[in-house]
Amino acid sequence: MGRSTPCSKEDLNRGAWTAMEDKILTEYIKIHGEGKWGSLPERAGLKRFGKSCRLRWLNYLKPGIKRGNITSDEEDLIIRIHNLLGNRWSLIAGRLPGRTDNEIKNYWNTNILKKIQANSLKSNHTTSRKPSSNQSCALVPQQPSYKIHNTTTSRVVRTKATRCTKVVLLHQEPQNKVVLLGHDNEMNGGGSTSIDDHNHDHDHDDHRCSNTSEPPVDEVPSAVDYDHDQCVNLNCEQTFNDVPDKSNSSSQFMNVDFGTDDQDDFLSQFLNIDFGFNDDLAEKIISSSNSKGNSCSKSEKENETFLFRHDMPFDLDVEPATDSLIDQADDDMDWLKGLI
DNA sequence: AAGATCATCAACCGCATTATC
DNA sequence: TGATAATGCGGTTGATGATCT
Repeated sequence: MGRSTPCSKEDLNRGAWTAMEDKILTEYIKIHGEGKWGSLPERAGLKRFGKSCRLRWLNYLKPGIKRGNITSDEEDLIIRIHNLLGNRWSLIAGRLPGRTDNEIKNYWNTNILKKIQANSLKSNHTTSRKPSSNQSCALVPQQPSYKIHNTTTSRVVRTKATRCTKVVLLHQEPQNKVVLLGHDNEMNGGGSTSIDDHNHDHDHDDHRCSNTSEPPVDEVPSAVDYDHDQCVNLNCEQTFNDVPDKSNSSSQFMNVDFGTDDQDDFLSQFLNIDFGFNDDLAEKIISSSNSKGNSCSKSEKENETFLFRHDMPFDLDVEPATDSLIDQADDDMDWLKGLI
């Protein structure tokens, strides 16, 4: 595949950006807009890779970017979404307005992961026996399953690097199933279960899905490395259903069943908030939301509910929606309190 | 006070997908 | 249809400041 390369690496600045470079880039983009990153450095007079310019803009210079001070609510959401999606930082960031994938990734690796590992060590140390389901609800902190777990007892489902451009809710049976639509389905299933393996798997990727071939029958498309017992605790033992109809084209979609309880309803709804709308879609969503009290929108042409799209412009103030969902989630966040 | 170690995070790198010709 | 350019993503690296010995 093509990869942009500079004429001479030696001519390019590397490392930290200077205030002057930031100013040049900001002013240039204000005038000419984003895009054409490959030629931007030359046009703007910057001695940087186009990719570097893009990263600098998206992560630091773009208006609306929040830096630091990740709140406990945001942290809660990161954990919850990561529990479902794995290291899909851009998707996670997309649910947290103003946050970037890079920041969330760094925050995860430097803060959350440690808490989880410490918690896991503590729980492993104090409880070597497996609690009954009743006990688990009452005594065991309900936490995501990021702990390094035994390969024989956990189920790992992961996807190939695929981009999903939208998510739909099927109106047919099975209910409460969210389908990520995409362009290809090079999804990997089963296999390694450790988070370490997960982190080193370059084949898992973002919200890109495939529609060119069918996933193997025994592969459950997802990127979530989850511990079955913990999932029982979370009442989402049905989280990852097998592809319902493997002979149908719908089997090429990423199917995620968030279960039926309130917690998963919340997460399903939150994950499907679109933080950038085109006008038509926004109208549909808003009208649907008004009538149903949620953010789902039913497509008129297809019997599907389009919930978010990868390529939508990010031009709406969505903090109220996020805040409202955070409030809504407060009541079912107890499992996190044992974790943090 | 100084060197060693640790923690953080901005930036880089490689690779994948999509767009365009 | 294939080649190439453009873009995006996630993992990793390295610079820097903080803390420890």
